[in-house]
Amino acid sequence: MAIKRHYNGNRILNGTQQRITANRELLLELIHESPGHFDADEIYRKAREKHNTISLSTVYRNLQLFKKLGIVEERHFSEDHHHYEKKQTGDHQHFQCTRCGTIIELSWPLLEKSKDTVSERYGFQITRVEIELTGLCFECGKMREAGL
Amino acid sequence: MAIKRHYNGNRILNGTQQRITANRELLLELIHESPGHFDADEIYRKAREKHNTISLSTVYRNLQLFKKLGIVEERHFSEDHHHYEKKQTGDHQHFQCTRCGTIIELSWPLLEKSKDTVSERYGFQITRVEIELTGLCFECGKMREAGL
DNA sequence: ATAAATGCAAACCGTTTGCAAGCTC
DNA sequence: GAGCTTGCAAACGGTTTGCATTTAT
Repeated sequence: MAIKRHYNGNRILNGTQQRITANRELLLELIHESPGHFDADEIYRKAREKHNTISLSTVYRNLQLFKKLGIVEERHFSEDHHHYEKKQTGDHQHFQCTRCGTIIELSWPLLEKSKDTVSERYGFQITRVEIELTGLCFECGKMREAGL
Repeated sequence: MAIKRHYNGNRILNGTQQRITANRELLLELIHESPGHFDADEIYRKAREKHNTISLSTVYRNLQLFKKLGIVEERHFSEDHHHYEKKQTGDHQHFQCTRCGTIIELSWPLLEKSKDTVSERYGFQITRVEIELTGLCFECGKMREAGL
């Protein structure tokens, strides 16, 4: 019942034996549609809506595969389950509001300059910088001031 | 068999009904002895060495309590279980080596200036900044160069 | 005496895994 | 046919919880 497809000529990773299946195509599509972070269950639920036979273990197995292939990254926030996001090109900075929970991506000023200083000072080779800000967003700040 | 003590006058939190017990005193002591991050099991094992009747659930329950009281904070690294650390006064920055796993605390240059810029630009009230660097530490960088 | 704290074992829940069946090439 | 992929159900492992007992006030 799954759509029959012609999969050759389109391997996920050159030189490996991984195949592009309908499940994988769907998962990749859902991941690319996801604006920010997502978790396994979210992807699973969305996948079920479109392709009602996929199983949760397939989602997990493929997320692991995608992680290994560098397509997604695992991130660890305050909750008790894994979160993923599309692999960022390099550094990554966001702000999370403690009141409404919104996550806003941003760019950290003076990042390159600070990185250089740290590399030099400590002798590190820095491959990735994660900056996570916490506080009140503009709207919630206003609400707070208004006593709401 | 646990040491009998006079616990009054030393409440964890004034005005609550929480009691200071031998278990709690021991746990707090172990936490304050811990240099950096720790997890529940680590604390449990250390506690067992000194006070051989404490149970893992007591450790968990107290870590939750300490979290609520603001004594420790939960942090989420790449592993699958919770990590804790003593509550930091404010911001927190560290570097983790992808090769040897060492975590090195550091201070991020131009932090205040960058924070001010972000606050202004986005209208955020920033209460906490977490910066997590990943890469190779000095020693591992050397090893890498040497082809080891 | 009363309410909080504890140990134990069982429950929980997100994630992983073994296995047999189904696909892709 | 060989080997990768999948669904299912069972296993796993860290964390939480119910309950009867102990302890602090």
